[in-house]
Amino acid sequence: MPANPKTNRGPSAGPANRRALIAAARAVFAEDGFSAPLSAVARRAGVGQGSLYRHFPDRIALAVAVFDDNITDLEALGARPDARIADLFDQVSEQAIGSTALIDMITSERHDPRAEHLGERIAAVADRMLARDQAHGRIAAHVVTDDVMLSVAMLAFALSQTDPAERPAVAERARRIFRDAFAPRARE
Amino acid sequence: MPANPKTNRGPSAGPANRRALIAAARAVFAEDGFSAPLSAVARRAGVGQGSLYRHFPDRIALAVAVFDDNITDLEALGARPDARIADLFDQVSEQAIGSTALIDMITSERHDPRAEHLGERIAAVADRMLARDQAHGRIAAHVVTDDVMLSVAMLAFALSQTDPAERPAVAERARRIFRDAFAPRARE
Amino acid sequence: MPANPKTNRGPSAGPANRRALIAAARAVFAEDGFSAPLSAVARRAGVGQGSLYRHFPDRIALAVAVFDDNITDLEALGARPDARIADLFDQVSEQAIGSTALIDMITSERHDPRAEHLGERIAAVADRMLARDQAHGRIAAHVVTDDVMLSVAMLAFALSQTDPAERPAVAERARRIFRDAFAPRARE
Amino acid sequence: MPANPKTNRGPSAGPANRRALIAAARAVFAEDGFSAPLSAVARRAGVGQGSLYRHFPDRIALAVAVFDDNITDLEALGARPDARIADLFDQVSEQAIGSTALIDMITSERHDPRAEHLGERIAAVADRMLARDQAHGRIAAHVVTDDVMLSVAMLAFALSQTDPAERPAVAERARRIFRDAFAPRARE
DNA sequence: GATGAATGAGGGTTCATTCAT
DNA sequence: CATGAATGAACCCTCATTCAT
Repeated sequence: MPANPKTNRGPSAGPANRRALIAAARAVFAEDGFSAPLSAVARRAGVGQGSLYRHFPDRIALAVAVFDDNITDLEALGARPDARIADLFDQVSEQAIGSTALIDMITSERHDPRAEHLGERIAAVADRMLARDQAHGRIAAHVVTDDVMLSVAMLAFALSQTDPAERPAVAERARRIFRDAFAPRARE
Repeated sequence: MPANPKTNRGPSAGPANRRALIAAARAVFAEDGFSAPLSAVARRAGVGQGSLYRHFPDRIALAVAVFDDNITDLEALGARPDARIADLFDQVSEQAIGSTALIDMITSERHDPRAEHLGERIAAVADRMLARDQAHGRIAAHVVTDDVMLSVAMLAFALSQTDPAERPAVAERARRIFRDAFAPRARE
Repeated sequence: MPANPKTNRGPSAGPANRRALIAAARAVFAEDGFSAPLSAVARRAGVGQGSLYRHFPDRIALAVAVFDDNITDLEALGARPDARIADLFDQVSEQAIGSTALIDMITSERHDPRAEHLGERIAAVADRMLARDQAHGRIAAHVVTDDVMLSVAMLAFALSQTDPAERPAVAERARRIFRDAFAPRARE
Repeated sequence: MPANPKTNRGPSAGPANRRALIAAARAVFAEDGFSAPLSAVARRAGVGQGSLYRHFPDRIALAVAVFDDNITDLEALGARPDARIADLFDQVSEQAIGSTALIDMITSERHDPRAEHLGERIAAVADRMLARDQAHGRIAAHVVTDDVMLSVAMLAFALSQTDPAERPAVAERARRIFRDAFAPRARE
């Protein structure tokens, strides 16, 4: 028999709790990865387990809420007429950890339609940037969106496995590799 | 109440148990990843949990024993005069899952000296191959061992995150990316 | 922060909510049994949890409201001059699942006066039918109301434990058993 | 990181714990029904949750262990040359509560082969008794094993829903009903 | 030394019940 | 009066790790 509430701040706390949960999840996912315990999220948000499940029935729902902002940022980037694939890599590098959990989610839950959808939104951005880059001759013609997506995933992974202090160097190295890989060849 | 030892083969089983544990761990890590339950390893080896902990005080000790063979194979490969970086990528791709656990271990336990040491041995192989490839002009001069190591890790990661059916395609894609990235430039 | 009531239809919705709750509870109890979560009832009724508790302070109060209709139907049946015990069994069999929850409630909450009262109403119906049947020599003289009530409860139980596909067969079997048990004996 | 053992009585406690678990389960199932929390069983046995799961990977495995004795008793009864169906009902009545949980398990888990097997063992006993009774003209020829099994299940249910004080009366009533239902008719 | 059992914390999830608005 | 969110206890199950024999 449950029911021994200490502080019921009432429904007005709803939206605030939701925001707190998203913020907590963002932090927890960043620190401990996408598979961090959800109880840690609730605890950090200062919210009961039940409330977490009310707002987000499962891990993916929570992740979608967390990452939606990231993707929206990315889409905004893609909408800028001067955006390049290089900017995509920049963005991923900058968001380093957040992106890592995002990518982890997209790949580990790849059979969930919601995760799939996020992946598609990223792919759409990449696609657009890629077309523009190729139109300007900045990227080799044979490169396809899947190449870019795979590279982004690998970049995110590499950063996730790197100590924060070394991340800039690793990001730089990886981005150079991909830049070289995608650069138009002299003979092309 | 008298003791009732059923199948205690006694101390003589020591080395045999050790081998059985390593073989079991290899299989378990391959099937369920580096963080598979150790109890599964003991069960599969037909050995008590206690014996597992006696032989291998922690997960890393066990992993080191498992992966030592893999690395030895790799070193053998590196010792062959005709070995190329491309072979390294081939080997990683072929071992797909096994290497995945290896890479997972090396990166997730990167602060453990034992894991570090395994990484260094791989790096030594890569270093040797790279030097040879560069001497033959098969790899651009600016490429360094860290580039190769990062690429190998990323390749292994990509494969680990891919459904088995799609692995060949992803391996092909990733290797092409790295091949292009490391290819000597016309202007070089 | 101003209040932001979205769809609070206000006090006027009182009776409508009550009816919605009863209908929802009937459906939920039928689908998931008497111990289905009350939250499911509120959700299905499109009503807040709080309102549910206001109208029905506990599970039994809700169940009583739900089953009152069933019993009323039964009483109507009992009032018909041609009604027989066999019809009672028919009715129970037909309501299969619904009755199952009813019986479940009456027996599991047998110490609650409200549940008791429902039981008594059913017993009154059975009593009346039995008297008529015995007057016509259709039921053995030694049979008493408690025999009928026990049989009804056992019938409902049997149906509740049976896969839907097999219910007709089980109902048939059980009713035959009770018919034989209650039939007047040659020697009587 | 678990591991803060207070008292490790060692492997020798294994069989004792197993027995304690079975005894505890028997008591808990008897008091709170087949769906009582397993944690209560572990607690009552004075054993960690983990040990419970080690001995009995799931609720059914535990129940099988608990009820095996009951069924063995029943089979012993069936093997006696003078055993009758009436004795089966007696036995069920006497074991009242234990039988209740048994029947509950067999019906609620009817798709699990282990539960099915227990059911079949009971049916075999019933079958044998029934044949004998019919050979002696003590039971009507048209009665089949399924009739008996259904009756036993209904009897067990009725007892489970009855307060201990009233059980003898209810048992008597139910047994009389079934006796009448199965009695050979004068016209047969 | 090997064995295999024990332990208990931890994470996921569900739900009855309360309460500010 | 209605709303709908909050709470937290309880259950299930899994594992890392220890220890008597």
